[in-house]
Amino acid sequence: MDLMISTFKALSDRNRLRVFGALFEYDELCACQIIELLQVTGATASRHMGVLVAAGLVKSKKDGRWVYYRLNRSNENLTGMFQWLKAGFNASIDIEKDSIALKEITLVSPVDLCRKQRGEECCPGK
Amino acid sequence: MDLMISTFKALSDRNRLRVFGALFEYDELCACQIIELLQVTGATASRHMGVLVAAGLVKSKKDGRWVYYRLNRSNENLTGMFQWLKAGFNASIDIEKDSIALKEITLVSPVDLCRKQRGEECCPGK
DNA sequence: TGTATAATTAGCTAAATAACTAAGTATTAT
DNA sequence: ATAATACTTAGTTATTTAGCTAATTATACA
Repeated sequence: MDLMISTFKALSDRNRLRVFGALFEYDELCACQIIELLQVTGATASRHMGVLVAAGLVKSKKDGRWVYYRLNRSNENLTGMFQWLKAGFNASIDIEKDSIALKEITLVSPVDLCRKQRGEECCPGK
Repeated sequence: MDLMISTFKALSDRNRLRVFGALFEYDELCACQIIELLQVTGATASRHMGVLVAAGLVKSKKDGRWVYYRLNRSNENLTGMFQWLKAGFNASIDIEKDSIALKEITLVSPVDLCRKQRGEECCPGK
């Protein structure tokens, strides 16, 4: 039952649900893209992702300094939950708004996104 | 999305999950039976049931001084969630323990159960 | 080798929540 | 009518949690 509780706890936060919706759409996102989507500090985003990973809902992959996240589709017990979530997201206006924001976010590379996040010009010359 | 969040929040508490498991098995339970199962005060049980009802997961029916609860199976959006929960409960040792306790609890009538709860002998003469 | 940087961890604060006791409400029984 | 009773609501306290800033870790680059 602890597993069920941690699953529900992980999913009962708005920002974490938004990340989940984004990962349904984009398959893989890096930490800086999640920061940009949620408009929170890196620390906050990191902690949220930690909760999702600890609950086994999301997988993380480290690549140098970068960390990429994707849904953990290998856990069979979760497929039913994933379906239920996806159906819910399809009827969600919040997710729709995020979807529009994500189009912008994924337009530039993570490198340029991080540059922007630390206050530098994104793409000098443009 | 608020609806999803309230659903997850309602289900991310151990005691509420236990009630849910019990309602899968017993279809209908009165407040005093839930109090007995959870071993909490009436006030605490009442608030937990309030959360489940507010989230649309459970229906309550008042009959005189008594209140009966059952799962809200009329909401189609929840059937997937209910299935997922049921599968989870089937593999849960906690629910198994509750199941044994519930056998005892439902053996006596709610009237006798309440008598016991206020410290009187349950069935004088027995 | 030292500096910059992406992400995480530690420590703090404010808000949410689960538990309790006590008071209140609605219904039944005497 | 009065008392008892099944449940709910109000008010309090302790715990959890989401957010922040600051410090730390691990990696890349000059």
